[in-house]
Amino acid sequence: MSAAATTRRDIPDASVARLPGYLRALTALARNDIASVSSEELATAAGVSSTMLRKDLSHLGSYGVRGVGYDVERLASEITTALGLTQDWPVAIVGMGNLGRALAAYRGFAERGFRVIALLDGDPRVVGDRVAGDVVRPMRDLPDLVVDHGLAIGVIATPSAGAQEACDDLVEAGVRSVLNFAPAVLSVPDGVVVRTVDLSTELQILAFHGQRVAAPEVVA
Amino acid sequence: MSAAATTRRDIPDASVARLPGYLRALTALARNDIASVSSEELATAAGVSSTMLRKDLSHLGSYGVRGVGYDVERLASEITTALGLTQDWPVAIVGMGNLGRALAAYRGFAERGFRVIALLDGDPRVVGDRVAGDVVRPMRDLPDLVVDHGLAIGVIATPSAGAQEACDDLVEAGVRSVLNFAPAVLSVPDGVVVRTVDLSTELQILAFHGQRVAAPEVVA
DNA sequence: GTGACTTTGTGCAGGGGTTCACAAGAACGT
DNA sequence: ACGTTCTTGTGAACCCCTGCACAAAGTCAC
Repeated sequence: MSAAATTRRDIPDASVARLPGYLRALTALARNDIASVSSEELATAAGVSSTMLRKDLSHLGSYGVRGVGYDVERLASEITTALGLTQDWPVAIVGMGNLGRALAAYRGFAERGFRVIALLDGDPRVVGDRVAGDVVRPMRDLPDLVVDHGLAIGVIATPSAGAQEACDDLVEAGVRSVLNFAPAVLSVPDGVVVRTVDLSTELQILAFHGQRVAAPEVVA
Repeated sequence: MSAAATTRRDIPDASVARLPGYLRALTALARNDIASVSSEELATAAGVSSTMLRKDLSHLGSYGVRGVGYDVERLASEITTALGLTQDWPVAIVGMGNLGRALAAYRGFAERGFRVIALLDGDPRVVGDRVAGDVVRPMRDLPDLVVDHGLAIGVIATPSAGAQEACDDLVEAGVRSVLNFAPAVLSVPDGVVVRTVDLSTELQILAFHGQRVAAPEVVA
């Protein structure tokens, strides 16, 4: 049982990044009791081209029926499996500033199998506070969370100055997936995956495109 | 003065997306009174390869000195200009739920020239509330904000059900750059740029990579 | 002034991802 | 049973991006 029960491994990164979008669109269809969907319709709902959708799905296997389309439930199930969402993923949020508190109060996690099992902060003055009904815990609780509760994903919502330290604590405790909201470059050992989401970066990219339209210019 | 005073237009998207990172690293260097930096050092600080950094910068022009490196202040200034950050960018946040309130309280915007000039919500029961010292305004105020205050960027922090409507209101008022935090695909006319940041999507991508290491497998 | 050294800027090759075009396969009407 | 129609799955072309290798250009020591 080494390579049999596993999902396919050769899915391109760009494709993986789009699968959640497809899953979301499929879930919406299922809520409206729609049983079957064509690649064209699903692609429109997910905001991509139908060719790209089909190529992405082909990496998972052939789950469509030619001339008909895709079974909504079936395809949702396949994508769920491919993404590894059949199991629950325990999540811890580090850093109880404005953003951390907002994330702690956000209800959207549980919908998709992500369970926030702990809120932490490195500042002793914050530890013990109640946030969204939970008590804020100290960083030294991390190893136990990994061992006892299978903590797998850490969300960093600290100021950028403390992000690397928080990341190091997570990694040392055994967490191998990190979602970083601090505007900082985190260095981690091989095998640890970090995704950084930075508000300022996004706004600056928008500013670049904004000035392009603000100063229109013809080619010749 | 049509094509002269404008910055270069042929910067690849992938390159533009990295410029904010370079700018952040340069700002940190300037804070430490470092006047000059090599591509190798700056690349490390920004988490990219030195070759890629130099290629990215070459799209802006030749602002380095061979054998020496880059002048920190000068390069920061050039990137600032290229991104269009010499001017202030008025921002409005739509949707005063948990995330919207956290964004409103976030202090990181002003640091980089983004000024939050209004908080809005479509729900009359929320309009008039005080959030982070500002009064929440109704959506119908949008056109005036664009005309009177040059509102250019809209941040959508509504539930996904209301995201498209909020987006339509923004676009109709004249906003052409949108940062969307709702898990939804927004359709907009040509000339409007939307960037979507979705927590669930990010977590699901991490889950995919997490299961890869959870079920290790050798090639042969 | 000259040679050794350092670092930038870039032509070129390689790879990954997207799009195109079309073959393969399934349902349906007659 | 057969042709028409529809839709998926995929080989191939194309394009953008990244990494390599190296020439160009500057500094420094003497």
